[in-house]
Amino acid sequence: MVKKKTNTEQRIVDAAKEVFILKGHDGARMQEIADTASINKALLHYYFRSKDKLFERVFHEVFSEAFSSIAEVIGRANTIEELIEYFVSYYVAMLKSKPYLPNFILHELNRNPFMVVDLIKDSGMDKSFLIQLLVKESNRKDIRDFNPVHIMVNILSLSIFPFVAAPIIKGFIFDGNKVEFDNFIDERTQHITSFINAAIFKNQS
Amino acid sequence: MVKKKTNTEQRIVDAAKEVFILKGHDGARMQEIADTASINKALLHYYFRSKDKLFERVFHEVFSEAFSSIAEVIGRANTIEELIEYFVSYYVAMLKSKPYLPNFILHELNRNPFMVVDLIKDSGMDKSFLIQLLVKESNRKDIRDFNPVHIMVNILSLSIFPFVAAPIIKGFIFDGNKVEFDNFIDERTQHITSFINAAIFKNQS
DNA sequence: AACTGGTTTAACTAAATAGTTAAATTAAAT
DNA sequence: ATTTAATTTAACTATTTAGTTAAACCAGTT
Repeated sequence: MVKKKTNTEQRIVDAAKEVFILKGHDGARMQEIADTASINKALLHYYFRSKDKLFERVFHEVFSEAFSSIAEVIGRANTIEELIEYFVSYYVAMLKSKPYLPNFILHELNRNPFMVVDLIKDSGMDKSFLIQLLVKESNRKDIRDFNPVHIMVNILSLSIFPFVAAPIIKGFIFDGNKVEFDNFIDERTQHITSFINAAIFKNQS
Repeated sequence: MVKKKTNTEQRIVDAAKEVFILKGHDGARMQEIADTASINKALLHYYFRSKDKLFERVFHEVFSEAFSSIAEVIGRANTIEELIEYFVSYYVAMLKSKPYLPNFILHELNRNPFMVVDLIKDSGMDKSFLIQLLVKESNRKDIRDFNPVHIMVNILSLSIFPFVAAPIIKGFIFDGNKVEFDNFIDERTQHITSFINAAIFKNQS
């Protein structure tokens, strides 16, 4: 055979991703991962020596789905308007296609906070650039006097939280109506940007 | 003896709460719960027949910590200003003393979405009252034209998300400095209310 | 044809873990 | 003093699960 390797290996990682996301690290079973990948447990351990090694691989892949492009997206911003627009539109669009990301990462954040924070620090996100931009922009005359750190946390909260709490919003607010919920998510980018802009800019009528 | 029961029973529930919150349902061990409560496993099963029964009890207690008073708090609001102020100040203060609540409930929300949503529906939170208030208020001339559902989700997001992502904010933004983080949380109520007010009210300079 | 490495089969080990059991102990209530 | 219920001790069962092993199989490669 030779070089089905890449194929099978990725099939295992994909299956593991599916199961780990659904059941969490502790709830996931190696047998279920093997079944999902349509292979046997022996081969699973042939590729990944242990559950932890496999989980680590999965986590790194999922993590980079969430953080790989964000540094670059943020780096393009020259004004706070651009920062808000780029950040929100990128994140909401990304989470719309990968809604499992926040819960998976937040769950691991509980199990292993330092590891996750270290990964974020290594992700290339330039904190000082961000702070610098926000501080500079907060001196503009047309902008209200808010603490830039709170503004940053607000942008994150408004973009990410609806996905974290999706089942509640869908179930409680929209009575389980998927169409209405999807519609709500579709409106979200536009709403957040105008909501934040209304908050931070003076004299907008 | 007679009626140390209440005592021991609550000690078990408290220990279980601690362990379940730290390790999650699947990561928690009955032995560790027994150790934490300073009793033995036999007694643990004497009080609670199974892990699931114990977890259910813990979850209901934790859940009502989060949702028991909120209906009443919201019910007192006559205007959107009051709604924002009451809701944010209540929630941020509560989460400051019980920062584990969101992650615990959100984790169970993944394992068991319908159960959690049903509990919320039964919690006495009056959705139609809320909608009614928000819709009525959104007709005010001094208020910008936003979809009330988004406003409600924004209030929730801004209040709750910082606690969900606390390790990231503390670790990444504040470089692990606990004092700065606590200070950030202390500013939060005030910031959120003025941020939201700035967003929804017209002509505020 | 012999070799190689991916793959299967199937039985196995070792450890962890939820839950059980039964007998002994303790201390309060009658 | 006897009874009763809470509690401990300690050994036990049954099950689940991660991980192993060894032999056989299969399909390209040399």
